[in-house]
Amino acid sequence: MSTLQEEKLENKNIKPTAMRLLVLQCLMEQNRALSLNEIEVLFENADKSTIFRTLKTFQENYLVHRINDGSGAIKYALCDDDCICSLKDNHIHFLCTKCEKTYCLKDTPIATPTLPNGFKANFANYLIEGICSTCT
Amino acid sequence: MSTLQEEKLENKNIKPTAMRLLVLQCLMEQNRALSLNEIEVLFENADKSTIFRTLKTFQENYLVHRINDGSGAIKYALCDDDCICSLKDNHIHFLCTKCEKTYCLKDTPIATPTLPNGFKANFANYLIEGICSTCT
DNA sequence: TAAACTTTGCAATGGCATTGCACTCCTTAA
DNA sequence: TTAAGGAGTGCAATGCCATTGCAAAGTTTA
Ligand SMILES: [Mn+2]
Ligand SMILES: [Mn+2]
Ligand SMILES: [Zn+2]
Ligand SMILES: [Zn+2]
Repeated sequence: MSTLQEEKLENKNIKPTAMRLLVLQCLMEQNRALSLNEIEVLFENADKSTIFRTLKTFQENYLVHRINDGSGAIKYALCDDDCICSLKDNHIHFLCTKCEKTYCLKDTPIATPTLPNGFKANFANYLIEGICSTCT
Repeated sequence: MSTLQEEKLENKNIKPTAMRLLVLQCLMEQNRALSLNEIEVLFENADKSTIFRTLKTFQENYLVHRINDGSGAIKYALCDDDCICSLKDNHIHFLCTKCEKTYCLKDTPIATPTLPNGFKANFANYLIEGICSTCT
């Protein structure tokens, strides 16, 4: 009998430690991208570098993706089960300038534009800033 | 008789000091977005905080726009003459992961997607990473 | 010419990501 | 069962970059 978190970790070949289960649970509960700081505050007792390395492990195993939303701190959000963080897994991210929360808009696919001659795309980061639905 | 740089500064209501003329010239010669560090190295003798404040003044007067390309350092690029840095002045930026140079793709407009209900866009930052035409 | 304002240079400060190192915990093989 | 090796964690430091306080230098204005 294993929890949902344990299953998710095993599916991505990550050994389930106490810390990892907690961080994963935290990311699952909040339905948005979280910064290292936000996660640290939610635990209070845990060490920041441990959380950092936890998130690094998650990222290396395609459990989370990093989002640079220009807020100064990198945000982390859960990947879909079948995500391999390739160009086609990319999606738009939305930063609310009022509540500072960042959301994955997974249902809003990125239109990949035609680039000038000789330019080749490997990764896209499409960030939109504005006001989110709860802050309207 | 005034130089091109002086004209540009006056058009944006920026008093043309020696430093400002130099930084502007530098941005005009390099046809791409530059970081504070890159500009500082090009001058060698000038002080970093002075360049920082110069760029801040430029930005406040819509002479340059800031670009967060995820490289860790903010890049600065010249605006078009009629730019007021609004949503429709936004354009795609391209970071070459080989030469680390960032380019404005002003001819590649950003398609603004339809956002979920209640979300309102005020600013967009569409960054594409890949290989540029000279590094191919 | 002197006061007022602007620009510049230098030296902090502060935030965040990242890492070295030692300690603890867990797994494994004799 | 136990000792050795490896993985995970906590703490303290480091490094990079943006930003600011303050005083000196330069410029404008009355
Ligand atoms: Mn996302
Ligand atoms: Mn640009
Ligand atoms: Zn909001
Ligand atoms: Zn290149």
